[in-house]
Amino acid sequence: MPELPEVETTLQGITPYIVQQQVQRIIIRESRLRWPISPQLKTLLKQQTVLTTKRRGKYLLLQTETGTLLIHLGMSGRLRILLTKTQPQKHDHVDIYFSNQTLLRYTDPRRFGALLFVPGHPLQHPLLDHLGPEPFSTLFNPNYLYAKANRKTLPVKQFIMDNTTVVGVGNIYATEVLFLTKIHPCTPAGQLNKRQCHRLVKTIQQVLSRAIQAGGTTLKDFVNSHGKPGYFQQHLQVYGRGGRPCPLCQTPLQETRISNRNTVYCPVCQH
DNA sequence: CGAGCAACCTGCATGC
DNA sequence: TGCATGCAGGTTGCTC
Repeated sequence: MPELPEVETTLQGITPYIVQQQVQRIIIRESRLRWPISPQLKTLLKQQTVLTTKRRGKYLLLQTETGTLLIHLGMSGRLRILLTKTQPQKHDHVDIYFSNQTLLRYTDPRRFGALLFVPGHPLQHPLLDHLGPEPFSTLFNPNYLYAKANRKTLPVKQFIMDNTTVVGVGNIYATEVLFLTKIHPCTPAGQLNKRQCHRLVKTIQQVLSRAIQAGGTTLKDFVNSHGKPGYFQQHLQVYGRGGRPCPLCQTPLQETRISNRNTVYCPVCQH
């Protein structure tokens, strides 16, 4: 489910319900996530008030007086705001009850996600400290990207999906961005010229912000924190459309695997 | 150091 | 209908 737009949509959805609210009760039904949820999580979080909510890459950060709850949704994770009496279903692993009768529920069939409480400043945590710039920050600019790509031989698709290059570009949006910029996904990163880096920065920002505006992309089952789906999938040009005609030139879209991820591109439009 | 890829899981589509 | 296979939105942490 989640790339950056889905995480951002989730953040915006849950924030009004939990900011300034105190955690009253935590129920952990399944602690075997990406990393086992620490037995101390309950103790550390109970009675804490959520002061602010943030996003760093695809991590959600709920900051309290003493630290930060880091939440990652992995491949299939989801957070919803519910009424307190809602019965848990299969894969509803964690419930956090707040003082205003709100229930924040974490659901994750594949259990690739994570929940951990980090005392103190979370940006120094090993999971966050190596991350590259946010796509909408001024640090992410054409000169930066060009310098970062210098002499690298890995395919540009892998390069822009690398969290140390820029955060938040997953498989769907990387595929789309490369189609829109007409760059072949296998192009060695070091061969990108300045103009292409400029287009990449601009297009990454454009695609991500449009996807956020559309409420994210619903593939199988993504719904936001209120149960509404996203609508960006209607704007997808090539992702999931291998073999079908290119929207620009009608040539059949080709499929390949880059770093074990499915990749769709137009062999004529993308160079 | 970088590159490549196995691993963590369940659900679903497909093919026999 | 049942079973095996392969694939899926992410990221870490091995080995080479």
